[in-house]
Amino acid sequence: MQFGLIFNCPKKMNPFLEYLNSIVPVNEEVQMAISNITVRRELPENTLLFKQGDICKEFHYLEKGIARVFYYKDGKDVTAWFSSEGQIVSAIDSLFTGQSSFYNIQLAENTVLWSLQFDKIETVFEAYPIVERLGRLMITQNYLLLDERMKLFAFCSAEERYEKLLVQIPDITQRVKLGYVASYLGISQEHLSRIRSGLRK
Amino acid sequence: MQFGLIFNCPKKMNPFLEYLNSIVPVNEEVQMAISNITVRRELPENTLLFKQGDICKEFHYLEKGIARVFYYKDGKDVTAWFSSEGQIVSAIDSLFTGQSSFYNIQLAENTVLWSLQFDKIETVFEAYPIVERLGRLMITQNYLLLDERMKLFAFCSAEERYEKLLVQIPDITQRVKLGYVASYLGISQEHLSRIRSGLRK
DNA sequence: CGCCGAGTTGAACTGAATCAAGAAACGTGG
DNA sequence: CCACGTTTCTTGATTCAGTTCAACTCGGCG
Repeated sequence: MQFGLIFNCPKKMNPFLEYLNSIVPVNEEVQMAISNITVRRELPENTLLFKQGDICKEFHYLEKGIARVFYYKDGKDVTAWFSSEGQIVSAIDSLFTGQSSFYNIQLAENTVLWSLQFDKIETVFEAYPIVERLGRLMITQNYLLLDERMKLFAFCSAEERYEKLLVQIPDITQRVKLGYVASYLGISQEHLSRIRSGLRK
Repeated sequence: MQFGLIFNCPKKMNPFLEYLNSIVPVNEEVQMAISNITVRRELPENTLLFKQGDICKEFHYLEKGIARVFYYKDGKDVTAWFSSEGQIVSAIDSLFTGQSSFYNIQLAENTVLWSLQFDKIETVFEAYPIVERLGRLMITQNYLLLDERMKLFAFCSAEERYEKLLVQIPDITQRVKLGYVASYLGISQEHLSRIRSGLRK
């Protein structure tokens, strides 16, 4: 116990580097190179981190808080994705193509995040091939998440989709508005409300 | 005209290399390395290229024909993806994770394809970082395709989804059974049949 | 010719959307 | 600290897209 305290207290690692390391272990030198192009930021609820139509040149690791990726469909706000603590968020359609993005990103809580400029990481890609691999594995991970979500739509009823979301982010309905959750699930807010009142019994 | 014939006939480039080059131009040496681990195959209609539960270690470029990625949901055959000429097909969930796959792959026509063993390409990744980038861009391309499909489900009615599929593969209903197309669109065969008879008028 | 698989059509049913109204929660100024 | 307006959530009634089950048609083929 005492030892635990001694070892844990003084050095607080950049949690974004920890995240990267969990994907591909990288050596000290590369860690330094990445650390140098990483910025920690604390941002308040409702910050619009990224706006539709812009070209996205950075991605973010969430240390704390929750981000919502959304777009407008016939003027209505539709949620495409939630990212919470320990996850990455970005306008990935733009980031990896250089085209303007379809998505907005909004912070749904006071948030602590680590941002990484993509044009700077490109230079690290050149210098350290291992980082190229990191990019490949990151996009792969995102692909698999999207694949899961696709299967969920193909397979499951609205109620099942809601239940699976609750497994991922149990307190989601306390953290973001119900309408945002509903559009993420692909259903109307009224229907989600009814599902919830059904589950309560 | 005469010149066209003269130049086109004798040298037929590996079209899979052309495809790779369109993603990232690679030099002769790397082309050779890839060419050495690529196999051309002609396979008949209904070949089961890959079976659910197996671990997928290769991917395929389709020179001719059409492949169908599918799974079983409550014993019923459900199409997850169609790939046709000029596209890649693989059990991508397994290929990039090493886990067993959820998907089957079936050839819906007599098909010419170029197959590439993934464990062999890994060694090329080590030797040539550019190929690592190729992998990253390929998975990125697939991510964006899946993103499109996801949007289609979130956005569009069954009829709109069918119309957009017809833009991609206009003769799809002549090439595969109607039920396969229906499950890809996430609707019943009967409903697709009704949509089609509606469009005819 | 008769069968068989694929596609179509009809009728009843269901999950979920929409529209409309009411209840709760929330924030702000007095 | 309460009264008010605003926003969010719930509930009810109606409508609609799409499903299911069952019967029928059509074309190919042994």
